[in-house]
Amino acid sequence: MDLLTLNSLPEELHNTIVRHDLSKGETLFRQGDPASSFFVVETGRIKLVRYIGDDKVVTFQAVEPGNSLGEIALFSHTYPCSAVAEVASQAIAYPKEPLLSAIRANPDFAEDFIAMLVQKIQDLKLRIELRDIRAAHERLLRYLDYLAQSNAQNIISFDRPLKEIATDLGLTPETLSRALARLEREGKIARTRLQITLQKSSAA
Amino acid sequence: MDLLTLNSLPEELHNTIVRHDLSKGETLFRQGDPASSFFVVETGRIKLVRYIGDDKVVTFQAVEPGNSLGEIALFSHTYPCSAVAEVASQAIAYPKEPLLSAIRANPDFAEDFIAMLVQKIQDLKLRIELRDIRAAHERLLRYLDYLAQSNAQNIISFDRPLKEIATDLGLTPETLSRALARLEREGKIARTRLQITLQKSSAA
DNA sequence: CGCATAGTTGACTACGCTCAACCCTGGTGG
DNA sequence: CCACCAGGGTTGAGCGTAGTCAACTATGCG
Repeated sequence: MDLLTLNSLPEELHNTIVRHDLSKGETLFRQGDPASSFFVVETGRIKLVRYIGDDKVVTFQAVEPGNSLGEIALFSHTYPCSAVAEVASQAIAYPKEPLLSAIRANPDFAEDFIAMLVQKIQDLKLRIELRDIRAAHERLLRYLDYLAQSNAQNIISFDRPLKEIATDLGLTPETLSRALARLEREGKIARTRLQITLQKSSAA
Repeated sequence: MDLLTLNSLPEELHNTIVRHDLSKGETLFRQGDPASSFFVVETGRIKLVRYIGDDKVVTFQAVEPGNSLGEIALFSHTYPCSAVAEVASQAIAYPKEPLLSAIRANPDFAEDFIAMLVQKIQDLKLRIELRDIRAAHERLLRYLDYLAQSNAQNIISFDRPLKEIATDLGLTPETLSRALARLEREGKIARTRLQITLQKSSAA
């Protein structure tokens, strides 16, 4: 999940990577651009958007620091979506050819890279699982459960506005607000500001 | 996406794989089981289900022939979900250790394996994109567009009941039926049985 | 010729979205 | 120190649409 922590990152890659500084709203790459690099977000938040039909836009989950985007670049000629910085962000570009060579030359790195991809698959599956829960309060509870168990504690502190949590969850801010209120009313959570305490772990 | 077509499959793996024959409803592995193998579905259809809380069940997309499941096994001690055959199915198990060794020893195979994982990530993203379209008829149309362009033709023939298409799309059969009727009424598609013709490509 | 299952259609319900008003907080300037 | 303002957050009213339940039709198989 986090390429930055890979201890097997081959030295020869260090010379090939390029650091990108993006201001808010700036585009890292555009849908249809030639796919040249794989990226890892260092700071900020970069969202992936796809244009379908004439004017429809779909935003995937934004990519947070430590996570990657554009892995498709390794095996495709063009990017299937655009990447736009939601806030000022920094990203590291790993050009395709040197990266592939490094993977071929270095089994440890290959294994770590595969592990990262597998982790990403798990993350995406989790997201799909969440979206399949229709009731807002249940979806939220499941999301909180997940956050709690990845932090191994019952307290969750959000570091960004609820607005954005809402879009992550595929809900409107109003619905999220009501869902939070409902969980609180039902005694499932307690909260103070952006800090939430799970009252009873309903995790499996 | 399709490990079976990998031309780089190392010979030494051939001796380690195990073929599983599953009758309808039989379980390939259970949530929490020690993760021992990665699987590729040969025939049939295997669904992944996760039990959350006490009794809630979430079904991911069922895995079709040529696709893989349990890639998490390579880097985890247990399976995070169960795999159940929806219909009589065959799957090939690739035990973890030999598979990892083969990846390390064989760069071509490693690259193909990575390509498959990346393809899987794309598939999952597409699924998320679909789920973010709320209106049933629009979601369906987008799904049909996608199928059409991967077949490079405007005619789509379903090889399985609409019921299952519906759950794939995250809809009930009734809603899917109405969505199909609506698209037909609006002249966006024509249909005869399980064959559907897109009238106007709204693909980007 | 039934029987089982898939598909369709209708009536009703439920819940999330939309729009709008209001509250509350934090920052700025008089 | 307080008045004001902007933004996020909350709450309310109304609407639309997908889900649910149920009835009915169509299809395929014994």
